[in-house]
Amino acid sequence: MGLSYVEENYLKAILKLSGAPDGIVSTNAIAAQLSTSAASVTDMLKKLSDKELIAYQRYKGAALSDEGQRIATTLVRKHRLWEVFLVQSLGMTWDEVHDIAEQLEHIQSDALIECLDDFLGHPKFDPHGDPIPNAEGKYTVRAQIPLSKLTEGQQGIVIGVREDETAFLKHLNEKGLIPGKAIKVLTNDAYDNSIRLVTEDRELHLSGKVAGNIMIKLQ
Amino acid sequence: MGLSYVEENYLKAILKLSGAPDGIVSTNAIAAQLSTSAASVTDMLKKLSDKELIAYQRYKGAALSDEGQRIATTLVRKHRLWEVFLVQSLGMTWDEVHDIAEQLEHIQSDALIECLDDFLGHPKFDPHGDPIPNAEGKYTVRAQIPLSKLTEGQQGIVIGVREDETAFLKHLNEKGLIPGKAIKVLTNDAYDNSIRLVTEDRELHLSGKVAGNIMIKLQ
DNA sequence: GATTATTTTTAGGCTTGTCTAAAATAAATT
DNA sequence: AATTTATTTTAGACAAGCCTAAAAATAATC
Repeated sequence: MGLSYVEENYLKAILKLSGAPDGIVSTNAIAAQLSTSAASVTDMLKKLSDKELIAYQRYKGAALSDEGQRIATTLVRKHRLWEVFLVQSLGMTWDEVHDIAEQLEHIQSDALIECLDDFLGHPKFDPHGDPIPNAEGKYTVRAQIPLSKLTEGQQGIVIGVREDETAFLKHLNEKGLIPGKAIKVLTNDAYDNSIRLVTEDRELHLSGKVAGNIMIKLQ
Repeated sequence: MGLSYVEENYLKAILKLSGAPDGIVSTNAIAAQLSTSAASVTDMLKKLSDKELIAYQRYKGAALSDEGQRIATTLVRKHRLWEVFLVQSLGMTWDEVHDIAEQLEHIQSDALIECLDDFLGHPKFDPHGDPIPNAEGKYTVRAQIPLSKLTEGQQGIVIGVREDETAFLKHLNEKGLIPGKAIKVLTNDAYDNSIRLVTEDRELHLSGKVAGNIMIKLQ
């Protein structure tokens, strides 16, 4: 009945990559996302297609079916709820929770996840600022803009990051740029989008690349 | 480096079965415990022996090495801490948490388990009354006696069960025999050890088999 | 002590998920 | 349009963990 750990990870990867309007994802994109070979991906796409979790045509890529989308969204919900728990209840830092949540999201128990959601008070966003789907798969989108788009004098609050890689989060932690932090832009270099900004306790200089990955809610 | 889910389950099974003074466990006993075939067990015993997690001789059974014992005890620690969390924090019932903890115990993160232990306030016993090993593998033994050994007029507190099977726990739940419950024995049948007892809110009759699986702290 | 019964191991095979190398298809370039 | 390049699939193989059936070792019984 249930899916394997590996099958679940494929569905989650396809959901993450399905940005195009038709939601079609290429074999190579999935292989890169999961650090595996294109041949392995082809094998799994056939299997997921047999189970009607994706629509798949040889050489044409794959897209999630309604059921595949539902399962993948549930995984995202579980992942983000666990992240809230790890940070909010256990006091872990946002840069160390991703890999643990990656394991916890595969725990099989509907009752568990609903009890956890109750315990946490039905949070709408995870510690990285990403929205948490509810039990029906719906979620709130929050008005946010990359830091690199802000201009001189604009103020806002850090609400999350675009890519939650551990190394990157650690880097931000060291600079004190954690969710909830208020910032004000001093300069935005027109050439490379590097940013100078101030927070309550320091002044920072960020490369355009880093600034592009930090999401801000304007104030 | 780390062990697989399956390897971990074998170590835990061997620890659970290693009651004899030499700690030697037979192939068939492990097969029964894990509901698998003796042939599969033999394969795995060779593998665990190569990794020096058990001492194993053909036809002679297996015993945990120091390292094997350490790993298995850590699994027990994780399992029982998660059970405390599920019951105490999430409000689940003691009969529904075993299967979930069986999954959670395999989550790989030393930091996580220490944070969880802190969060829970370093509990010494799980919801079934079993002791929780500390980070060094030591645990408190609690003076306890099976209900079937109590005689007329003796009083005590339910502190746990010997076998934590879901069906059995559900049965006890229905009778209100949960940990912390005070009981007083009315009669203990000399022939079959069936017990009549009273709690604050009712009178119960238990078979010798059921009574032998309920552990009591005398008062 | 010889024979039967039980336990354990070996042999061979299956499934899942992975890989590399080669073949097939699609896309891009001239 | 023909050819080159990139992508994707097929073919064949491997490791982990499981199985059944048969053989080997140990234990129990006569």
